[in-house]
Amino acid sequence: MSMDPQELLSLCKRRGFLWPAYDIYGGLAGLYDYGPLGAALKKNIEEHWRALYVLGEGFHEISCPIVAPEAVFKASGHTDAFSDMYVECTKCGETFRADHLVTGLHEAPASLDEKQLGRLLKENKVKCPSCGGELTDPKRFNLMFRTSVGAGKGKVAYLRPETAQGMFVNFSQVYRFGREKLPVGAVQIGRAFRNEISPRQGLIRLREFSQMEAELFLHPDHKSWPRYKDVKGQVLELVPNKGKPVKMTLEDAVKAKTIANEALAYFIWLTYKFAIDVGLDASKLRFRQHLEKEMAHYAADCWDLEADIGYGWTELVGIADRGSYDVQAHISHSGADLTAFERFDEPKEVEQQVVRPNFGALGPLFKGKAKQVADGLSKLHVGSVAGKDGVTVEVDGEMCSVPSSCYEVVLKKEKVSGRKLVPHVIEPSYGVDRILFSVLDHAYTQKDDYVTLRLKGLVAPIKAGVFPLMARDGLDEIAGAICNELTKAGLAAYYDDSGSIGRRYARMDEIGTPCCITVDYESKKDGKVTIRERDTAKQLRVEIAKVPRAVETLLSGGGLEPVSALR
RNA sequence: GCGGCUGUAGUCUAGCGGUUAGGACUGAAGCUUCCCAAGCUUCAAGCCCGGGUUCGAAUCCCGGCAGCCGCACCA
Repeated sequence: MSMDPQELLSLCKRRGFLWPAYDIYGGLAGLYDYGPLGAALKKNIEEHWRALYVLGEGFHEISCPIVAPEAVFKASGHTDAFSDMYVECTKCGETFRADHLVTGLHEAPASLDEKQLGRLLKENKVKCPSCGGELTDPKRFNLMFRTSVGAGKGKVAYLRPETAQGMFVNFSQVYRFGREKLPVGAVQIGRAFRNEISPRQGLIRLREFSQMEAELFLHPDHKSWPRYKDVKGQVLELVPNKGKPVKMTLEDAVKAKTIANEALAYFIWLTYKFAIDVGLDASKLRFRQHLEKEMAHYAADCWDLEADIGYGWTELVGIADRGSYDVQAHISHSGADLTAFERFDEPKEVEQQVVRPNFGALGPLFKGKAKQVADGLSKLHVGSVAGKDGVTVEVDGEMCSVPSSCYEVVLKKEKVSGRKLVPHVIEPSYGVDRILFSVLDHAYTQKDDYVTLRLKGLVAPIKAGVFPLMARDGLDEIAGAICNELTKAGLAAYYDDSGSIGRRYARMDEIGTPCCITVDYESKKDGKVTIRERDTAKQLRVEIAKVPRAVETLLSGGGLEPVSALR
């Protein structure tokens, strides 16, 4: 536990990072507005993520709709949550699947709605299996927001509960765009929605939130990434689901099977780099492997980046090897061919024995059904035909006896130049709002009553404060001009001439502005201004013309030393 | 969703059936050659919403909403 989250939330509200949404109407739990500083911070975090994944790793960024038809979530398994109805014991509080309690009392419990289930439970006087207490009426958990598209009854649709599905369903497009090579990656930054039962803890559990997700599609036998070799010697602290926390290199972790494969290891590393870059405190971060029971049944491996913040250890990022589950699910449900083609080094001649129907004999015998019988014959294994006088083939539920004169077993030669394969997926999934809140939490420092947000230059919403020591005698004009120059250089600057100079510094410190520029009476004589570094309160005189470069230098880290070396 | 606690300016808070609802910080305007929330003057801003009890409610009761803490949930 690092600090009281309420204090941080107060600051956020006071200074324009965050506001409870729709506050004048009493608000709505689980929704927050980002104020100007919060929106800027969020943008900076997202921008850096984009720089790493899109520019750095060559992932393809796409942007899919938030509303999606029901079929998508039937395939993904998300609608399964709707069929789960729960009852709670009024005495001991334990919860049970309602359909499980009526097994044996009804032929198809899963088909019942909550009223029918409730009646069935009452009629049969079903009590709590563990303590015998009274049960509540069945309730369904509905974690997706449901809506309908179009007029009248419309078509059932949902707000996406994650951005990932948009990338899975677009695999073929992304694959083709990437010139039909594996691995290929897609990313998406966007909003997702979950109708949480009880959202709490500020930005940690929202009903509408932002995700940055990447889907890396890989060859199932080659789960690596080109840059793995550059980072494999890096050491990370890992909390595996078996044994004690360990400090080891990525290479050792993969060799020891602590991390399932090289690609997963690489993106764990990239996640760590991202976290440090945006200013999270390394001593308050850990990678925790999902427990066996926590992991989805199809997942080969899954690691969470957790941060220690005021609420305790909190999941910020999940990095999972999802195998072929998602893509395969969409293949099965949609019938689309979401496969990659693996070309063999040399085309192979494949010889195969197949059953070939003899239409000359089938036609007169089966007339209109001949085609269907032939199809059935083609599907038979050679082994089930060999040495028999005839076989039976099912046509429209009817068994037809087919004499051996109607088919023959032949050797078929085929040239095969490759094979289709369903890609495996490694999914790094980042919760933007949680990351943003953790960045603030880790940046928050307090000395007596003086609060400083030690935000890194990369993410700070405002890069520099610019003040005239006095708002007169032309100092204000010089300061205004400097402010303009900074803005022109793409650096968000904030002009302030109200109150004492100390108060103005304090204002900037509290919102994490990395440096301040002060114009004083000397400036008019020597053309220099004071640049002050937030975290040390140290100052340096620099020429006005060099201010934008000085600020840039300071933002890139390393303090005032490199600034004084500027020429 | 259940149970407990809570709700007063932007923030923190005083109030305990009758107050012009008080303060601190912040904010705004101004004075002050002002480099670390200095000082002074002036100003702005509040009882979560809706019912009820009462001559009278920020205060008591009920409902809603929101927040916190536990339980459950977190696909």
